[in-house]
Amino acid sequence: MNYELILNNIARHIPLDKEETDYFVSRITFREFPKKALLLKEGQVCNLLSYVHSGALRAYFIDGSGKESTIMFAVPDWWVTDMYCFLNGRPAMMYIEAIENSCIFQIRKEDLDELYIKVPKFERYFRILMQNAYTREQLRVIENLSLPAKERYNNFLDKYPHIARVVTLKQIASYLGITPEFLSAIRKSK
Amino acid sequence: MNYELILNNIARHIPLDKEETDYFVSRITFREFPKKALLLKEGQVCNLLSYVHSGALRAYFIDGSGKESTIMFAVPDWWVTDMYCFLNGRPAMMYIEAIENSCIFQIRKEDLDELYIKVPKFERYFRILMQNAYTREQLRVIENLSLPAKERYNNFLDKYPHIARVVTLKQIASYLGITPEFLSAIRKSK
DNA sequence: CGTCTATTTGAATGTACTCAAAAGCGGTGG
DNA sequence: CCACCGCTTTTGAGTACATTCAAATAGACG
Repeated sequence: MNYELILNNIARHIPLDKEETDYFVSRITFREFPKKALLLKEGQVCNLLSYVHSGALRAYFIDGSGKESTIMFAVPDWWVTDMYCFLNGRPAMMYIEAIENSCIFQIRKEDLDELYIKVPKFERYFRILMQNAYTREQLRVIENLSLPAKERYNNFLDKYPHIARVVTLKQIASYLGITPEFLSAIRKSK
Repeated sequence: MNYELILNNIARHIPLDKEETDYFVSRITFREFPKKALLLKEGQVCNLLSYVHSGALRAYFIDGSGKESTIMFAVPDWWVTDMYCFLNGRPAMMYIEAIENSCIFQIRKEDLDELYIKVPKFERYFRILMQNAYTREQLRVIENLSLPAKERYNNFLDKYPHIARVVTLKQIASYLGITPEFLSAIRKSK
């Protein structure tokens, strides 16, 4: 198994010695998911935090009326889970699917909690991750509130060009909170 | 000074001994802000993280066309800052104002960074805070994407009844991402 | 090649905005 | 204590942004 990517990610934030590294590696498991596979389904227990080594995932939510909203795309070197349910031991509210064949590392909640105790440095690592996730979501809220769909689409293309290449327009539309038909109209008007 | 509220908040997540408590207390400063005072202005350096002991704050953003979007309201026992700029040492993108006479504790970024080193338990404390902030923002994104304004307004009233009592309708509208006129229409139609 | 899904097109509709103005409300000074 | 000022909230008409529904077209995959 190739741990280079994930260990480098960690090394950018905290230094780990050999023993700590080994312990961490012993707590994560590797899985491959073919395109279209579901990693998580609404209602399931969500006790896994996933790291994308390669491929791409999409987290989405289906509301009462059946409308799908994309919460996030996860590309290589990203962590993803239904964080609220993962942290609070609640049944998942969201779906997570592979939008490409994907190689994923996963850690279980109980192992993560133990990791915090055995190697407290990981508190810092995940604090930083959570800070980044928080500020990213906040920026997205601001964008959603203050920009019309067309500019949100342009921003999306600028910010995530690699994702835009991989996903369908329908999925982008559901990330932006508009219908595929309207996104199509936006694209035509450019 | 009355540190009970803030120390209790911390105690709910991590245990501190006397020495650690004293050190923390020595790093925070107390300030009062009268209603309408600005704690932070766009463009200013944002090197303070604020905790609301009493009163209420509002963080907002003004876009290119002059439109104001409320990012968050902070009521007693909440932490608030322009997190992105605080963490990255960038000039502030947002404004933070007191919407009531408010008592605030503040910690400077450098002191916080030192606190993490001297009392690593605070890594855990702020990790948990950041997790909660992240999942809250994510929930808000989902709501904004999937619900019409009327339901977002009802949710807001349910979730933050105490805030709804304190702020103007204009401020609520700007939190929901709609115009005051439209919020007024929504209210009439109830 | 045929089937399934993604994307586009267009018409009709609904949701939310702009602008202008009136009404309500709170504070302040005479 | 009243009159006035400034700001919030409401109202209404006209408009723009975004959706729904139905159907045509284009692409992807077995």
